[in-house]
Amino acid sequence: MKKKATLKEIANELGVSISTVSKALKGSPEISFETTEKIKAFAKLLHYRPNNIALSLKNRQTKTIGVIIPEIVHHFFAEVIQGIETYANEHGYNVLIALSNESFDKEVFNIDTLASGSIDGFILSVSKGTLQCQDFHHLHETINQGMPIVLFDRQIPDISCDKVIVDDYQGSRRAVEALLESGCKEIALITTEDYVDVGFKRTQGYIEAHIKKGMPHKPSMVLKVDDQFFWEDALESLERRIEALLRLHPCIDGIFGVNEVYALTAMKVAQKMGYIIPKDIQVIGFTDGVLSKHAYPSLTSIKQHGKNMGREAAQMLIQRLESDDERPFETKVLQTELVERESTQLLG
Amino acid sequence: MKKKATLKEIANELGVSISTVSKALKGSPEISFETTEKIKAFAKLLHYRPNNIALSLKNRQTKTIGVIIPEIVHHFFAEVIQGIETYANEHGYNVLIALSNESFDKEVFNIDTLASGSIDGFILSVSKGTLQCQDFHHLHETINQGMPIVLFDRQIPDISCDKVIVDDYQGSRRAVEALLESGCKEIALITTEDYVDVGFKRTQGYIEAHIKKGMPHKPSMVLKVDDQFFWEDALESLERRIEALLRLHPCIDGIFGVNEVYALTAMKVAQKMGYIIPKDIQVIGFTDGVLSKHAYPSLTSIKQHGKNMGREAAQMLIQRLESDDERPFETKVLQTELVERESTQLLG
DNA sequence: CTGAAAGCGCTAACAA
DNA sequence: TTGTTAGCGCTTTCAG
Repeated sequence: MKKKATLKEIANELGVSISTVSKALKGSPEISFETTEKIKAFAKLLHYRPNNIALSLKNRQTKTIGVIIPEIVHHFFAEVIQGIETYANEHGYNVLIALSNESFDKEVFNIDTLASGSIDGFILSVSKGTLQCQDFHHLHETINQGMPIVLFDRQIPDISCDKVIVDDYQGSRRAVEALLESGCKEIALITTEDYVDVGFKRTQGYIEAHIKKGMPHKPSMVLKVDDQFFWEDALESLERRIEALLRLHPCIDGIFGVNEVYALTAMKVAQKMGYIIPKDIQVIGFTDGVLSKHAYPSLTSIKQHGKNMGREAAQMLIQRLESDDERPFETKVLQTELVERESTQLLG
Repeated sequence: MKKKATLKEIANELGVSISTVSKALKGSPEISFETTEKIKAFAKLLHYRPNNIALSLKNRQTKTIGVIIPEIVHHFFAEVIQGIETYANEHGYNVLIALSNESFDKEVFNIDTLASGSIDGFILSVSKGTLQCQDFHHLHETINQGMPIVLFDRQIPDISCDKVIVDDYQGSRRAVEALLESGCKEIALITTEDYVDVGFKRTQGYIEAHIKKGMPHKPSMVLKVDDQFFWEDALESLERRIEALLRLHPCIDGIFGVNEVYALTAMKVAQKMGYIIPKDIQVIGFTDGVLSKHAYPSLTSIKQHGKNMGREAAQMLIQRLESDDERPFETKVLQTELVERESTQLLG
């Protein structure tokens, strides 16, 4: 590897001082036209590129914000990132992304690395690992150290920072109510274990919807899936469990999956078993992403507006970054939207 | 925003020198047990965190590698990133991701920002914007500046760096041959405009397969789609064009889509028109991702082994980073694999 | 065992 | 118009 050119080198070669070079390179009127030209030409020759790192050392800010997400394959996270990027770029900030892969250790590692100089603040969604071990010291440290954090999507208790979340509870209630209103009598729920906050809230919404409509809900129609559905054979096991559920309750005429994959898999299994969607069984998912759109039949779902979430998060962070007064921390709750597609006949 | 604690502050408060603090904090035997303990305790109190930025200024390396991808919603890119991460982490490197959103300007901006101090080298897949304007100055500059780049997936000519690509040509030929062998007579191709390198190569493979099997291929059965299929209504227009194609050629009994979305959309349209997959029409896609797996029927496809690609890329980059001798640049060509699912009956 | 000083690349206040 | 100098946070000789 060649080494990078520096101001010093240019200065030495040209027999001028470092500051002259610095000024010339940024077109300061202090420097004569001739010198400026000469320096610029030489710098180009050497492929000089200023070292921002040195700059941020001086400025004590980097104008970049760090985003840590649990998993990159989720369309939802991708959307959030787009939202963050758009807002951040508009406001002169760059965005750097790192992955925790749902692992606590990796989350800690990434935060440590980025927190120490590379960025001005974080936007993050905690990993499942962190949720499980309930260890939030890294977040507290970061905040104490004076680096603001905005949490999105997955929430954790007792942490003093801004948050932006989606109204999982009402979104889920809305979905189930729609199903009930369109005539479903027996709605299965496919959800996560309760330690995943959003799964828990969506489960609550399912239950509440039943209560509100005066319908009984059978716990045996709730399937709680443990985690990591996308890792290899986990998908098969999910399929088997759904199939078992459908066999156990042939009366099922509606399915609500708390995420795309759950809903989609359920739909697929049902189709394989001979059910016609949406005639025999109507299906709704949560998190509106590519899968829903491209499914056949396409999947009705509760859209989370990931981009908005990203925008909001970025806005909250940048605001905090650029003001000195310590405003109290806020929690923004975003509403969801029911996007109707082919897997339901809600108005039927 | 609170300001961050520094060695200097700790030193001042404790009435010792900066270097003592530095040494104590990293457990140097030079410092007495007592002092070390005292300093460590105080540092913790202040939530001290070393500033890596200052460190990399000294070391002139950051131990992190930058990845720039055109688009985050693609499962393939996500897989590549996982591959990169795994290998990089195993070798003591951190990974930072930035998005170009298929835009030339954003690609240039990101490269400039990261190249100037934040990272040691790049792994990147060029944006469509860059491919279109054919302006590669930013890459050349980066390389000249002494920062190694590994290009993956999308290729560009005349650039001196390591590359890792997938054998698009033979993968595509393989897919079409399989279709022909299983009895298809009229295979439609849904591909991109030719300026996208991989689209072009896959189109070539399609043609070659026909030639090799002594089958005629009709240019009218090739649908070249322009770009950005995932941006909102572009999907609808894609659907319309596929429908038109199928109506124009009722004889079509096989479809090869050069990416997941093309293949999937084709399958969906065909199903809507009453065709039974795979009985009436067999479908194969390229790039094996989540969509293929979750589709109904699930989609047979040419798997690209994104993780391997990531691993290879990371390996090439790190090797170059850690050796001084200038080895000639390599291009690794990865083979694809045909993953058979429900949308074909290749052995029928 | 502890400290002073130099230096990483850069900027900016100040001097010449 | 140009140069000198100090300093951003840190490590690392080298002295004390």
